[in-house]
Amino acid sequence: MAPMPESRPYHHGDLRSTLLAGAERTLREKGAGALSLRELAREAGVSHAAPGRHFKDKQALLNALALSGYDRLGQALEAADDPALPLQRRLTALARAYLAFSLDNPELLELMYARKHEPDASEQMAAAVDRTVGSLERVIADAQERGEIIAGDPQHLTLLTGATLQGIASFAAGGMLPAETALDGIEELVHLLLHGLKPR
Amino acid sequence: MAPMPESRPYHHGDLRSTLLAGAERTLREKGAGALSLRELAREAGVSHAAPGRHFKDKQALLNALALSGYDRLGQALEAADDPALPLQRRLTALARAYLAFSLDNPELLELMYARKHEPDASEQMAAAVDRTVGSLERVIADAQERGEIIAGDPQHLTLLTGATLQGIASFAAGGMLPAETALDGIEELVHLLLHGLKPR
DNA sequence: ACAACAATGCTGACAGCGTCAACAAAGATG
DNA sequence: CATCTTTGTTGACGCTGTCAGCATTGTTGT
Repeated sequence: MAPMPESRPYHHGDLRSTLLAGAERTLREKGAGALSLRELAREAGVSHAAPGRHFKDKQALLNALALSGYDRLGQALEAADDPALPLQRRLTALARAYLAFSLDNPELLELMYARKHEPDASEQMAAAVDRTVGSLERVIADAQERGEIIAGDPQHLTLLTGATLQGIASFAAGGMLPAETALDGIEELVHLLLHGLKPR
Repeated sequence: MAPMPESRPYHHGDLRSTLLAGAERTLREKGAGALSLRELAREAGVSHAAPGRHFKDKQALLNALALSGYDRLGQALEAADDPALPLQRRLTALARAYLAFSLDNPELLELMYARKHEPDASEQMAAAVDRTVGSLERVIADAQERGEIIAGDPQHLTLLTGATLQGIASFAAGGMLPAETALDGIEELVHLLLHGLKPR
């Protein structure tokens, strides 16, 4: 337990990433409200004002966090999308990936969606969102071309699908729907989405 | 502009409601992050610690705010539900009411859904949620009895429908979907929900 | 009527926070 | 090797939520 003077080099070397990593850990463990720049600085072994060099604002840190969230979500979705699959299974895989991400990172997801697009950095953010939605849009568009899905503005259809996913994910992440129930129900959910509520 | 000593009675008389009202105004105008107990106290013309008598915590105030949100949302939904309407129009009316509320109170909605169910006051909260979801569940159940909707666990179906609504509302409230577009698209959205994405 | 009590206010203090300005060390550049 | 830039440090400021102790008012039981 010796303090271990440690004689850190004056320059941390990788403070920015360290801060982001710490922030994400705190976010996951204690929620967004418990995030403090000073605390992060302490954990990184650096003075209380050091974070200011890398993030002008607390908000700037949160933005960066959200951005990296979109990045990882986008990757997860792209990795989960297999264009060779038949429509229903393809959609199911995508939905499962989205839900899994939401359950793994509920606080991060909240951060990502709570974004009030203040003009700064909104550009990157918008691009990230587009990329995230891209996977879904591609599936819809493909299916439409093959006639597996009704005609209509693909953006509208993507919106409906995305909204449903987002809704379920938000329910599950918020705890008003047990994780297992949500995951188990995915198949049925996609089926309903495709076939509708009315009897055929 | 005289300070007008005003000689307020020592007891404010209705501080609790005044605080809640002020909080909601701030919430609507400047967002949840800008909410400060001390500022609210100043606006109400009381000392900085007075709010503590009515809300043990800042969180307690937020909970109360969310609770009243559920109340009003529930009322709006119940008022919008006309059991005499045919299914599709009935659902559309409900969806429109939900969306309208979300667009009117985006920050409040965020608060309501960001609820981490800490054991305290979660009881009231859960009841409020149930009441809110009730309207929707009733529509689904009614339609099922009449055979206008496929069989299956009504809770599942309600969940799908509710999730879709919540998703759209969250998109719209978050600004990634213009309000007008969302409102105009409701009819189509309900249609898609009922008939599914696949061609018939 | 009045004493006791509960409810609701006030003041003052505390630690923690984000942010800024002024200064210092280390790297990078020419 | 001198100079400039980047990235640290320290110290201060005003703000916040919360608490303890005290004051005033309203209510209740006798």
